[in-house]
Amino acid sequence: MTDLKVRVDKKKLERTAYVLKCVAHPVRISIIDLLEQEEQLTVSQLQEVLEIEQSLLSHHLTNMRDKGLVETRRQGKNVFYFLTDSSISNIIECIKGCKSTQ
Amino acid sequence: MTDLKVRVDKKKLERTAYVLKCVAHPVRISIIDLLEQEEQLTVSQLQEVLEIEQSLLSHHLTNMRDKGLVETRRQGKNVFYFLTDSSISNIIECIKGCKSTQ
DNA sequence: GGAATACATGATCATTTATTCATGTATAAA
DNA sequence: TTTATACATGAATAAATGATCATGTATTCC
Repeated sequence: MTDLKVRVDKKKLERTAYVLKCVAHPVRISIIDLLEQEEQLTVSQLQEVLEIEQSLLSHHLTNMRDKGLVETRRQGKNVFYFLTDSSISNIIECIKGCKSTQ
Repeated sequence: MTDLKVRVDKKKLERTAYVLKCVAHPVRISIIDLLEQEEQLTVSQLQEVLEIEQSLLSHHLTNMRDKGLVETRRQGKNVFYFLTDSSISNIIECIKGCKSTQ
């Protein structure tokens, strides 16, 4: 017990929580799931599947972008969103397999 | 594009977000990390390592318990906390390994 | 250049979450 | 049976997050 300690330093801990918090929303999890299937999608395409208001979706996407979860590429009128790191989707697999979510 | 859809049903999506939200906090991530090292720990033991107020820690633990992340076992004056499913720590590994958190 | 399409942003309000403080309860020990 | 220890709970407040609405900007097409 004596030398028990948290094995993650404070900065990393905070960053991890910060990113996790962003993942922790039904809409944003859905976006990750969709971008895992499609590589890149426009806002309109996402909107069509998710059936939420354009501005709300845009806020979610901006949020995810700020946290580094997704990146964008403009092509004409469209903006494509794609996952920065596809390994993010492991989280979802991970959670889905967890007792707590069954 | 036509038959693109979210591969997780709404209920599961919400449950997943709910649990993830609980994980997404520096203190609670720390608790998970500690319980991965020690199997079971009392509130006092956790408090000693985490150096936070007893009542705050208790609130966090109750929160985690409500979401099914931890369970408890009383032994005399002490209450031991332990992870319901140790695979929860995969999530943290997962996030820690992600570009977004580096 | 002006309209239309695709997306972003900012303000506002409601809700949720985090922290603190004071107090309550269970067990054990004197 | 009082006292101490270990932990939980509730109320209050502060801060973060989520949703909506109105408006702004970039690009294309006419």
